[in-house]
Amino acid sequence: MLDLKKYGVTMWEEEKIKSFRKALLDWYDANKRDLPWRRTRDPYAIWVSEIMLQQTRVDTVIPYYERFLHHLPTIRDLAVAEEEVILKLWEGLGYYSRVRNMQKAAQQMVEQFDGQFPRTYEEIASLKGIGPYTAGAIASIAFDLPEPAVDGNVMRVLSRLFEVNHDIGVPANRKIFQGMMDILIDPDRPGDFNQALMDLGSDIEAPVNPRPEDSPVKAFSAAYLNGTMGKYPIKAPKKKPVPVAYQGMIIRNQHNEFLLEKNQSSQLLAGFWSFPLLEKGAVLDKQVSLFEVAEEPVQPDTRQSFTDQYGLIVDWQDEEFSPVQHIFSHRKWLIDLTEGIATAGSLPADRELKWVAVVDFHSYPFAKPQQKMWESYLATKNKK
DNA sequence: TAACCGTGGGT
DNA sequence: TACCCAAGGTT
Repeated sequence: MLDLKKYGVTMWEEEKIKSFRKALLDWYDANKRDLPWRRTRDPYAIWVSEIMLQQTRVDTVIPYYERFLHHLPTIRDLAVAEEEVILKLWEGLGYYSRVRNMQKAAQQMVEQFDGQFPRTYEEIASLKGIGPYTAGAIASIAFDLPEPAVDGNVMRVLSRLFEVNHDIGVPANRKIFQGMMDILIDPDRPGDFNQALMDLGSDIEAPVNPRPEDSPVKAFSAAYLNGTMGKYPIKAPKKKPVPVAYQGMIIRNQHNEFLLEKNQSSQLLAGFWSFPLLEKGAVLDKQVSLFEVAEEPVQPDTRQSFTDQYGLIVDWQDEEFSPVQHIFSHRKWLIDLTEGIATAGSLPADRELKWVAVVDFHSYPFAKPQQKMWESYLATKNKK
């Protein structure tokens, strides 16, 4: 048992804990949202929802959740699905390693658990892509096990309830909140208790513009009672994404097919298809703007580099396209576009390249930057 | 531990 | 525009 006092947290007496559970669950019973994954006890479906909800909003998830279960209704369906199928089902959701790991976990379940979802916390946590939060969520929601599910919402709510003076963004501090939840969690309704805290944290106790007056547990909240709501949770600011400039190559051949390349597993957006991208230079200075990137003319050595790497003789066009910007969590891409018509040459064997007609684009997984590149290209072409 | 890994919504 | 944020996990 974690010594909470060591971290400046004074846990409540047993009577207060029971009173808190009742206040929270009564509120949840009256106010819980009617979400698709709350209409099932199928651990597979609950798992799908939990993975999709990682760092992703409920409204975004709902249509993806329905479509995913429609196409892959069981663990075994997921285990044997083609990579391009699962990527298409996840296309647009982001953090694509989530669905790759889900497939690995499904294969684990087929091999180790006879295709059944495991029913203990330890076994659930042994699955690829399932960390302590998700293991606790599935264990409590699908199997009624008294396991905490400590996510960002729970840490924020607990920070305010107990005035926790530890940064919730520091992984090592997670154990503090886990220790608090080990004591607080309702042993009779662990799944509802966990979900109630998350519902509370996602709306009334939101990170921005919270409405603490509306909280069903404001009488329990040290921060509310002491007027220190603005101080909690303690969290260090995030780092800015690093800007990188690319030359995007929209290359077509004489059959009006476009050159696409599959990103390798070590690359960002692994498994997705892209128009060739050549890095324009070293990491840019923070001050450089997208406008400046676009103003810079395509360098002859960039074109030569393309020919060297892709083995194509290209008739470069001088049409201008709007540059593309895309911001990831940790990187900011600035893409200048240029068009070329391949007239001769042969593609290298050490890259995954294909000539693809526009009518076949829909069967290739395309991430957002590539969609933006295509939209920019079409926008100029359609003006004529 | 800190970096990596997407995208869209809100202010 | 710029910045913050979202039911995290892996390496």
